[in-house]
Parts: sequence; C-alpha cells; structure tokens
Amino acid sequence: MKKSFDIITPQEYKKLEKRLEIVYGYGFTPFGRSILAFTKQGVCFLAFEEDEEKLLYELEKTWQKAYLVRDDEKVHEYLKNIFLHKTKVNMFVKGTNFQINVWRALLSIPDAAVTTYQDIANSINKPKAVRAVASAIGSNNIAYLIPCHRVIAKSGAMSGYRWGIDRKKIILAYEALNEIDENE
DNA sequence: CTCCTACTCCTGC
DNA sequence: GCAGGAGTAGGAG
Repeated sequence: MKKSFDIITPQEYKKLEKRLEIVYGYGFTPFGRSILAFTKQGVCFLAFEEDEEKLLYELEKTWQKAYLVRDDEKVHEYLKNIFLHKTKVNMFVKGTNFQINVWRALLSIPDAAVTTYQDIANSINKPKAVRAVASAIGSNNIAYLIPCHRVIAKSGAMSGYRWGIDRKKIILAYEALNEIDENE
C-alpha cells in the first residue's frame, strides 16, 4: 500500500531557479468538479470546487513558481485512473518534515476506515501535537489521494474539511459503499 | 516575535 | 446538548 511520494521542501522550492512545469486541467469526479495538476514526478494538486476560477487561484497560490500548461485530456486520463480504475498514482508534494510525516500517516489509513486527529498524533509519536496535526492535515493539497477525509474528531463529529464538510461525508459514504460491494 | 489553526478537555449552564 | 476558555505544537510572515 506504498504510494510513491516525491517531496520538495518549501526552502528547496524557494531556491528553484528554473520554473517548474505543471500540467493542469479540470474534470468531473464522483465528488464534483475538480482541478488536477501534475509534474513529471506525479500529481501535485487535486481539489474540489465548482468555480474554476477559484480552483485555478488555489493552484497558483500553492505553486507560485510554476509554469502552467493546460491539458484537459491528460487530466481526464488521470481522473479516470484515480476514480474509475482506482489506480495508484505517484505524487509530488511540497511540505515541511512535520507535514510530510502527517501525510504519510494518512496514507497508511486503510480504505474506508476512519481515524481521529488524536490517533494520527499518537502514530507520529507526538500525542500532544493534535492541533498541529489538524493544521497539517488541513494544508494537504492533494484531495482524496491523501485521504484527509478519513480523519474526524475524537467526539465523532465530522469536524472540518477544506473542500466542505458535506463533501467529506459524501466521500466517506462512497468509500463505505464500495467496501460493501467488494465484500459481496 | 505574533497570530492563526480541519483539536481536545474542562466547566457551567 | 452548547458556549467559552485554556493548553498546546507547528507554520507563516
């Protein structure tokens, strides 16, 4: 269940002289309209939102040095692989050590399972850093592939989701249904 | 340094 | 049940 994960730190990214080439595009997913972007190394951005301008703005904010090339066709292939064929794809992320540790912990949550912010904090040996864990989860730029939707509050409340609580509920319900299908 | 946060716990309605 | 306060660690500027 290892997904490969190329990492760049914010410092390294700042020092980049050559502009990073990023291919992006829009497409539909089971969870609504989305933007997906990728580099040679893998998917570097995936977000849900109906408004394309907002999506593009978020992408630009995250990868400010990038040279963006639009290619909806390639993006549709990616979306099909991810949401239809459930293929594992490579990812390329920018983050601090702490964020990377948190995101790795998210990747080890089994499909359709749910965990809590406290559990994630425990699993990276920082049981007191619950709040920091939550903010690291909230800064994840690759929706769905890094399954931040599987983390809820200890109280059982859905808590927050960058792309809307309702969407979090829908994704969890969808995963639960798929699980039932596979067990039949 | 200051301010913020997708948390959690405790208290007092 | 809900509201407010404190503790808390990390990130951004």
